[in-house]
Amino acid sequence: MSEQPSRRQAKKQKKFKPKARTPRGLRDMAGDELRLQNHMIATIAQVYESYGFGELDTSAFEYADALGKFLPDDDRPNEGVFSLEDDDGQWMSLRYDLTAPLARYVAEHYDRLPKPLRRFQFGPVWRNEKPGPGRYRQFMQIDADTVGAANQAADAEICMMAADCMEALGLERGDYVVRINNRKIMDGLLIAIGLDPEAEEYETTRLTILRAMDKFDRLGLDAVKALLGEGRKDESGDFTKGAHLTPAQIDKVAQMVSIEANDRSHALDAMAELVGGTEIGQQGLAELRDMAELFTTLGYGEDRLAIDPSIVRGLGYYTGPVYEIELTFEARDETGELARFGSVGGGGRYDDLVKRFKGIEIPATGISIGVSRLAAALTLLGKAGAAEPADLIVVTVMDKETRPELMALVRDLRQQGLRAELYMGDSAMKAQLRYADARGARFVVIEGEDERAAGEVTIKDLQLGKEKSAEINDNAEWRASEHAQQQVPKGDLASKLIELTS
RNA sequence: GCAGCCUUAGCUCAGUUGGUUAGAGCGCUAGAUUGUGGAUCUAGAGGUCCUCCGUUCAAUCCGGAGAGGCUGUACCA
Repeated sequence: MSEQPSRRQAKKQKKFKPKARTPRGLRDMAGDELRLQNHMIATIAQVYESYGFGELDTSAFEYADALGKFLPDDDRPNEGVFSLEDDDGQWMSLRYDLTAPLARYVAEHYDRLPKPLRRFQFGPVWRNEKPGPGRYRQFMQIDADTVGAANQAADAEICMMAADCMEALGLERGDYVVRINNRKIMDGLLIAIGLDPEAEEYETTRLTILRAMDKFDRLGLDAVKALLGEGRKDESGDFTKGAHLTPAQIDKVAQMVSIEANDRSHALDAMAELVGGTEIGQQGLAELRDMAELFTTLGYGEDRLAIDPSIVRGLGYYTGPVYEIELTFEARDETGELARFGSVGGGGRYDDLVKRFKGIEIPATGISIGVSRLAAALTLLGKAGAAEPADLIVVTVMDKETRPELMALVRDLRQQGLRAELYMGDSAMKAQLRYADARGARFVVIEGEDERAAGEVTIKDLQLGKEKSAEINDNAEWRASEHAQQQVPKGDLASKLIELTS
């Protein structure tokens, strides 16, 4: 280093203040938003519990090999996951969903668990990918799974429970729909159009086709056709390569995604024609028919549970029925933009997941609901009715020597069932009022010299005062006004507050 | 991941043809108006001008690289 540090160096040495900010794609949650999230979790958990599911909590970290990766064509292995190396050299990763930890848990404790196992779990999951508006790298999921049941009653039950959850949260019938498909039908379709499952490039082609079908909802039929053929160029000029199917093959796949989903039996018939006589396709159809029959028997209509051949639901590990919960209403957000919410959760049957650990096939089916997006939707719908906490009472401190007595006063208020706190700062009266206002307090209790001499306290109603102040422009008038307050004998404070609160 | 645009105070933004001490509004903190949230007045705090490297006597400004943000797209277990 030179004798005379440059200005840049001098500047650099001056301060080393860290910048206070949340990491990219992560966020803090407080107040109404947090209360809503807790309320939603409690509501959904109650539905899950009423179906007999029992709660499980697992660690945020899992060994990386236990989480595994499920996309065979993934050209970026191990991306999307937060990982770190433990001091024993083993790699651990933050869970990216709650299903992989469940598979590990089942495999680890298989012998002592009741089968079928019905467990629900909620908690944050982490994904190391590009965040976007309303899309974070940590978010809350709440899952329910049945492990060890191979029949379609287990799948059907989960779909019906998903519908029940939406209504428990206050959504009206028609504001949501659970769309259901079956992986086996799609595999049957691919065989029916002449693809060879033994061919080397089959997996890649299959994924490309499934991805294309998945986009039907968002991009429409023409885009799907382009993606099935040569590929598609989007508005930014970016090119997505296609599946290179023949026009005849494209036509069949297009027919499949275009099937109207309004009527379950018609949808099933139309699907049956397209999968032809393929064994796997027939199997998938039979499974869907079983489910549809249960829906009808139990009175779950087409408006709540629909068969939809364009549902693909991820690509990794699903082996049978797949389903997605979709919000069907539109609403305007703060900026007046039309917001569509689309999928808020989904799931399906994954019969191979535990096999990775145990070597034996253990059938499983389950659902995952994303709490954050649902919360945003409920807020815009005005259905975010999480219970408000009780009215807050802030007791101000006029003379610091009286603090012990005032603490006893707020303790007495609390013992009477009121929500009360003593101002814990050291600032003057005005700041204490501002504090109460910022906290959203309903009442302020003041005991100054005058009151103490009279054995009284002043109760100030901040809500009332705010309404009054709207009509006052002049400062003198403001000062002369009563400030929406009253004086009561100190002994009557609790009962008076209870009276005012109710 | 790819493409385009962007980055100066907590927020919204000025500004410097490269030159001593970088500004406004709002917000925040405190004081005044008898001991009361609004209004008014006064004062104050708050800045690595995104980061690093280079060019220069001198860089917030010019050049290069990188990071972060926004939008679209891809991926989404």
